[in-house]
Formats: sequence, C-alpha cells, structure tokens
Amino acid sequence: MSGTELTERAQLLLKNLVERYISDGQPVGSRTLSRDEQVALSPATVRNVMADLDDLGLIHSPHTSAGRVPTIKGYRLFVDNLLTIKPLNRGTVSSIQQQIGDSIDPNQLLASASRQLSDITSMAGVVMLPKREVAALRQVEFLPLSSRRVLVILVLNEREVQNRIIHTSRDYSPAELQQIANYLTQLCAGQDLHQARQSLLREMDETRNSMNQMMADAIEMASQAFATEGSETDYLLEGQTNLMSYADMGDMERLRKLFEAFNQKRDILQLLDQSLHADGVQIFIGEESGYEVLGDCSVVSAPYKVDDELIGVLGVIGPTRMAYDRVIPIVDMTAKLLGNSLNQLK
Amino acid sequence: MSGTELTERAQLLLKNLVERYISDGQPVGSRTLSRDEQVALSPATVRNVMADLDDLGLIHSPHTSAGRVPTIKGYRLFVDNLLTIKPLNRGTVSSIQQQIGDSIDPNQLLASASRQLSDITSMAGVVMLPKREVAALRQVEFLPLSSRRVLVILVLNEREVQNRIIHTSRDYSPAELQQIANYLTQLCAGQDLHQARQSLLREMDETRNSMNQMMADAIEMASQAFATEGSETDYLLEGQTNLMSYADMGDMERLRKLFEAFNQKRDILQLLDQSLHADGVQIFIGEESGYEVLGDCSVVSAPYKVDDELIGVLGVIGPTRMAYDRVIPIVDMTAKLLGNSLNQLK
DNA sequence: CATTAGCACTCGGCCCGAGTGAGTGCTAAT
DNA sequence: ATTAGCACTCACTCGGGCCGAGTGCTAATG
Repeated sequence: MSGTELTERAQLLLKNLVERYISDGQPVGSRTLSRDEQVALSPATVRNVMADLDDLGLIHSPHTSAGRVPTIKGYRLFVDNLLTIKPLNRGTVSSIQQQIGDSIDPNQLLASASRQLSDITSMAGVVMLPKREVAALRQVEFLPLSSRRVLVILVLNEREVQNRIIHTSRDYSPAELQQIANYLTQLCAGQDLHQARQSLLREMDETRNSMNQMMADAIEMASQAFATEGSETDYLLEGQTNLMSYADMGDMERLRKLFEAFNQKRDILQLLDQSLHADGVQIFIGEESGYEVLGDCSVVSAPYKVDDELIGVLGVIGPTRMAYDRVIPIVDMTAKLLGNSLNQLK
Repeated sequence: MSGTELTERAQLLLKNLVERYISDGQPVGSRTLSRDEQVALSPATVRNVMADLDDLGLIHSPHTSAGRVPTIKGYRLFVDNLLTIKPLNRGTVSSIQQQIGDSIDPNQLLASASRQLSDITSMAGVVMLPKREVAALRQVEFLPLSSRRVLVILVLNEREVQNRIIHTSRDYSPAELQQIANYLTQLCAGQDLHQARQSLLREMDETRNSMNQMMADAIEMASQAFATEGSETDYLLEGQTNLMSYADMGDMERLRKLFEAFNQKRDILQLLDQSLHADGVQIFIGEESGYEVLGDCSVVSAPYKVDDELIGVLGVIGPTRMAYDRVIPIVDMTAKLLGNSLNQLK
C-alpha cells in the first residue's frame, strides 16, 4: 500500500496472526505463530517480522508483554488481500433459501432475510428497506372518512399499499373524489412519487389557464398525498441482542451507545447508503466507517437487486473480530437469494 | 397480612430501610437507620426489629456482615401500605401533556406516550396498542389489484385504517366489488371484527336458501378479509437502552434474556393483559409476575381508557429498586392524559 | 420490661507482595 | 539471513493481613 510492499513472509505471518486472533480472541505471540504448520520459522525470526508489522501500524501489542493484535489497518489489509473465503457448504445455501421462503408479502421476505442473517451468523442482521419513492405508482384511490378528512390509498409496484389521511378545504362527494382519483391515476401511473410530483407541477404550468376547478382540487390534494413524509428509508434490524454476548464489544456504556444508534437509525442508514452503489460485498471495519459508535464493530454489507436494479442493502453487524471468511459469503449469498425471491414476486 | 401485624415501629423502620435502599443502592445497616431523624432508637434496638423483619421474610442480608436489603415481599408491603406518593409537580404534568401532544394520528399519540414515559423516568416505557378486533368497523372497500388479487380496506373506529390483500377464486369487475363492499359495509358497520364475523355466519344461516351468488361471494371474501391474522395485540417499547445503565440489573446475560423477551413480546403482553382490567395503577415486583426474565425488574402499569371503555395498558419497566413514589403518579397521569388525548380525536 | 451499651465475631473489600508465565528486544553465534 | 540465548517487562493470580461495617448475644439500665 504505502510504498514498501510487504514481503511474502510478512503477509503470511499477518494472515496467520489475524486468523489466530479471530479464532482465539487472545493476543498472539511469536511462539504461537512459529508453532504454526506453514510457518517454519523460529520465534525469534517471527519476532523480527512482527516488529516490522508493528512499525507499519498493522498490528500492535496492548501492553509490553502481551502478544500482538491486529489494528484496524491490519484488518483492512487482511480482508482486502489475504483473506481466503470459505466456500459455503451446500446446506447453508438451501437453508438460507428455505428460510427466506416465498412469502407473497415482500416485507415478509425482507424480515426473514434479516432474521436469517442474524441467526446464521449469531450477530445482528440488517436489511435496508427499498426506498418507497422509487416504487412505481399504479393507482390512486380516495375514500371519504368524515367531513373534510379523506383517506388516500396509493398502490405501488403492484403489491405495496400505502395509505395516508389528508385534510381537505371543503367536503367532497364520493363521486367527486372518484373523479379526482381517476384523473391522478391516469396522470401519474407508472411513475414513482418523485416523478409524479414533477408531472403534477408540469401539468399545473401547462394548463394553468384552462384549468378547471376539479383539476385545481386534484393538484392540491395530490400535493398532500404524495408528500414523502413517512416514506424515509428505513431498515429492519434483527438479533441485536446477539451482540450482547460478545465480550470484546467493550463495556456496557459502549454497547448502549451502539443500541441507541440503532434506534436513531440515522447513522446506520447513512452507512448502508454508502454501499448501495458498491458492487458486491463491502466491509467497514471499526471506526473506519466514520461513526464513533461503531468502534469495535464491523459491518459487512451487500446491495441486493431485482432485475439489475439496485433496491437496497443488507448486511451484518458484529464485532471487529468476526469470522470474515464465513460471514462474507453468507452476506453475498443472502443478497442474491433475496434478490431472486423478490424478483419472482414481480 | 399473615396473622401477626407489624408494629408501628417495625413499619416505620421498614419504610425507612426501603427508601434508603432505593436511594442509595447499598444494603442498609442498623447504624444508618438509627441515625435517621424520625427513628429515635439506638442501633441495638433497630437491630432487634430488623431481626424480626428478617424472620418475616421482608428483608434479608446478602451476606453475614452486610446491611439488609428488602426482599420482594418487603417491596410488596412497602408499595401496598407504606409508600407515600410524591405529588407530581405542575411542570411535569404539563410537560407530559405537551409531549403527548395532539397529533391527529392515534398511533403517534401512543408512540409519544411511550417515549415520554421512558424519558421522564429514565427507564423503559411501554404502551400496549388497542386490540384491533375491538375496534368498530365503519367501512369496507375493495380495490382490484391484479387478476384475482383484491385489496381490502377496512376503516375502523373513524380513524384507523387497515388493509389486507386477499385472493379470490375468480376475477371480479370493479362494479361487482363495489357492490359486495357496500353489502358488507351495510351488514357489519358499527360492529367489531368479532361481531362482524358472527353477523356473517348468522346471515349465511338465515338466508341460505334465498342466497344469491353475490352474497355467497361476499361472504367468502369477507371471511378472508376479517380474519384476525395480523391483528394480534402489540405494544410499543421505548428506551430499553435506558435499562442498560442500571448496574443492579444483573449481568449481561440476564439483560440479554430480558431484551429477548421484549422482542418475543409474548410474555410482556400477557403481563400487561393482566392489568387491563385492574382499576388504576398496578405493580409487579420482580419474579412476582411469574416471568423469570423479569427478575430484578418491576413493572408499573395502568390501563388507559376512552369514555370509560378500556382500551389498553401503558407502563414502565425498570429495576426493582426504582423510585416508586415518583414513578407511580407519572404512570397514572400519563394514562389519564393519553386517554384524554385519544378521546378528543374521537 | 423495653431499651441500650458493650463485646466478640463474621465477612467482604482492599492493598500488598511474591511468584508465574507469556512475551519482547537485543546480541552474538551460526 | 536466521536462530539461540538471555535479560527484562508486565499482566495476572493467589494468599495474607488489615480494615470497617455490621451482626447477635448478653448484661446492665431506667
């Protein structure tokens, strides 16, 4: 990376060290490494190399006479260059497939995926929900509730239904509402909410003069109905309690901050957003992500898509010291399978 | 309680001891108590009384030479007979009122109430959602989605909207659907889902012979639509992270179990259900509730109602060692204010 | 007779010091 | 370039001693 490349040997040692640390959770020393099969070196030699790695900031010892532990930079190098991915055994694939299942409700699918990620990795599974704004509007319906209150039903994407209540400036008869709804459906069908709003504005401009009252009403009501108020992106998080079992997640206060961030959702969403346009699995290690709360945490994520169109991101959140070689293919596969399942619904 | 009543003095001492323990979190000894203003007794005398209380199972010492700590039974006696409720200061009332606010969306109200409970007590706030089945049906609408799939919209209680997708055995024209919906609306309006199902069955029996095809279809579809599948009771829980700050909540594993119970929802719902028909504030102390996961936890709950009709339960979950004198009036008041706010929506 | 002072005793918490073992860095030999 | 050897560091553990808070019991007291 930084000018001086690592020697073969140094790489091998780093790889072994990280693997060892991940599996044992203890700082690993020169003796331990030298005992390793592939490393046919004396502890002393190993120590020399380790000193180099230490200088490069890839590993460091928590105190004078403990072994070495990978730094964030060390983990990074490891996952980027040294990691040998463990192939998924067949059972896992079909188990994921089965668990995600074939519910007719897309939300069900997303929920199962999240739960599955959590169960299988024993960490927290997260699935970002598709942005609703992107969904194609198919139909608009109005239902009078009580005086001046109207229930708006938006059918999106053939399957998803959203409803909102709006307040109107005067009473409308069911027939009027029906008419307005038809008008809007016809005007906006097939577009997403963003586009629909654009269409409305355009329509308003173009026909400003010839506009009749009904159209004016329609546009007024639609502007309320299409407001993207409740439709911010969101995610499903499953198995956060799993994280409580990891001793190396720092103290309670730390964990608490993390859980609060989960509730806040903002930071996590931003993070997931970052990997929305990445192709394939992406990994954030510790504070590398820029979010302090994620200290001691790594996030392994992958976007999922339907028909080559990016829909959202899913992933796993766990301690930095996680079995990347196992988790990465799981996340990867889950993203693909979820995409497939969603596709079949379409 | 058990035959022998406590003497005045014993009660006073127990009261002081519990209050002391609640505020300090340390086992309290005879000296500490004897120093207390109201207790004009020497440590020795206090010790004698404490020994009695110990024999009665109201207090006990964690080890030979520590002070005494209230047992569950001791807490029970304390909250039932000895507790002097702290009056709410005016600020708190208006702050709760303000925070609950006057959203038009009842779900918003419930959510704010939960959050408010959590914020103000620094523990976990919980609000049980009204049972949907109990809500009065006001209107039924059908919207054709794609072939054989029909969106059912149930308007409940003037305000609440639920939608479900059902599958039909053949295609229906919009007009047909409209007709069926009208029929069902007329048949079931004002009843809750349970009653509605009953009405349907009755209708089916009575008119079995004279029944036309439309009515048969209607009944078939309604039986799908009114299924109470997704409508189990649920609750909103806010501020569980607050619980992580209490040292005396046992170890991490314990807390984890608790959080899992929160996710499971089943146990908590059962517990809340128990106080649905209690009038006023109800308190469950520790495992008293029958749920092991709630060890070291107390639940303070109160039902809330609209027009004298019980709607649901709200409350607070926190460590057994909580400031009951402060929490009880807060829960009480929040239940009342929430009821009021819901009432105004009606 | 209830209350209290006095006393012996218990036991957790804390500090201290010694011993242990894992690990390091350096140097000299191979 | 590698390795053996050596002196050194330092966290961890374990036992002992001390302290203080608290108890139960008994005998004295008003």
